[in-house]
Amino acid sequence: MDNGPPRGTRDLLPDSVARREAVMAELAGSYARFGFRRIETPCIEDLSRLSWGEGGDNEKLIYKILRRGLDPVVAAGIALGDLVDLGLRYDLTVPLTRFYANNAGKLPLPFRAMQIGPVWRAERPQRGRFRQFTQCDIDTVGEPSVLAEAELLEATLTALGAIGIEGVTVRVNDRRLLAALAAEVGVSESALRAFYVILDKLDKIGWNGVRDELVEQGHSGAVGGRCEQIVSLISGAGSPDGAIARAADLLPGMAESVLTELRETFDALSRVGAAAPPGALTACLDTTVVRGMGYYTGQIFELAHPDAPSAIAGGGRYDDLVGRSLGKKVPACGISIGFDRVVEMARFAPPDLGVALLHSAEVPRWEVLEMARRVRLEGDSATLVSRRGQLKVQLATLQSAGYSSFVVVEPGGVSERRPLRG
RNA sequence: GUGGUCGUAGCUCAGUUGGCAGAGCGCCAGGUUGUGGUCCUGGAAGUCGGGGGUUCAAGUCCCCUCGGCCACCCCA
Repeated sequence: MDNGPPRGTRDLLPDSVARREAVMAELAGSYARFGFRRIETPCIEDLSRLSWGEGGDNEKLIYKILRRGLDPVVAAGIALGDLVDLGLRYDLTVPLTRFYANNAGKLPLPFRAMQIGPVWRAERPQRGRFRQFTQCDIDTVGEPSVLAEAELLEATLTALGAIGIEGVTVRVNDRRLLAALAAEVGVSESALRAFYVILDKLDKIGWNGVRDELVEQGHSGAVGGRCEQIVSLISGAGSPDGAIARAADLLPGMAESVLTELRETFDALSRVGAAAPPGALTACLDTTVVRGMGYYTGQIFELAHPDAPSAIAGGGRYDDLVGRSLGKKVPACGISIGFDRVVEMARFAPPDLGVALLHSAEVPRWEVLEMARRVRLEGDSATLVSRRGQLKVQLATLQSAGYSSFVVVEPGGVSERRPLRG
């Protein structure tokens, strides 16, 4: 009998949970100091809300839930839509927009939300990639200016710093810049999505691969070449400001406001970097950052770290998403930390398990319980441990398990409470 | 969803052309020690991921299936 959890999910042992809780508390504490308030939404949502047509692939990844009360045997030819009506959320952003639309009247403007919770995607699992995983999300709803982006990035970098993660690279791009690039090289509106996906793969397949795939998609050979020319010139500028200046020259179709906002974001990042330890933060304009979710409308971000194989955080502006639920356009922006990807990288002090009360079987049980009670009344943790084997071996085991002190209770009496030391 | 690769004790892994299921560590017991990982002796423990097939005989060969890892796809 296989007692393992379902594929792509994990059991978490006490030490893992202790680490996760401690890291989570640090992140949440950091976010709270920026004014983000924690909310919770259900794990399930109406399927129609989760699969509103954005990205056919994403819909396939949703875990769908059968309607209640179906007959044990369903008729042949019945449509899937008649069998399922709910689904497990695949991110925290879509539920947030429903939450906001439902509660807008009780929320301040702008509303800064923090969410920490599990999401599900029915992907093929790999290391660092699960079917159930945890996101740490912060979002600002109702702030149209780039103040939201600057604040979200600073909060995320501060939170990562609080758990000891430094040397982060912030890759910034803008969906409007991407659209201007596509227009400039002659990619039609309908081919936009596929064009973005190919561009996103540049760091994996190189320019040769990008050109090949563009041709495969039916673009002329000139598209790839022109694309490479523009992207290389921008990324070769050496500084974000230089990159923005070149982007302005090369992509005349882009609105001035896009450039201004990018400058503001980089200015904010450089100020954050100046206040942080040297090397803790680098930022660049990377015109190949795309982000998978289709709902982004403005600046988009991906945070990379040399120790992480893939992005540790990502996000961006999604000004049209709340409007789908609320019926009235409300600007919004958010960033999500991939909790499962940063938790192992985080600085972590194991919790103190307190006092181990080593008792032999000869000691009356009530006496041991009484002792433990007294320890707990003093505010410490106490755990009853049966005395067995060699004392020195048992003490060493307890020490490495996380206990900080011990008491030996024997029929002859009770020892002093002594510290366990390495 | 597609392709590759692996799956033997709690853990890390050996296991030859198919021929009695193994080691180290850990765990348990006893001795030594007697308030800090000593040493010695002994012990428990595996339907060899699961199912089917070939064979006198399968951990080993074949098929299916489940799971891990890797590359796609996509993403945090």
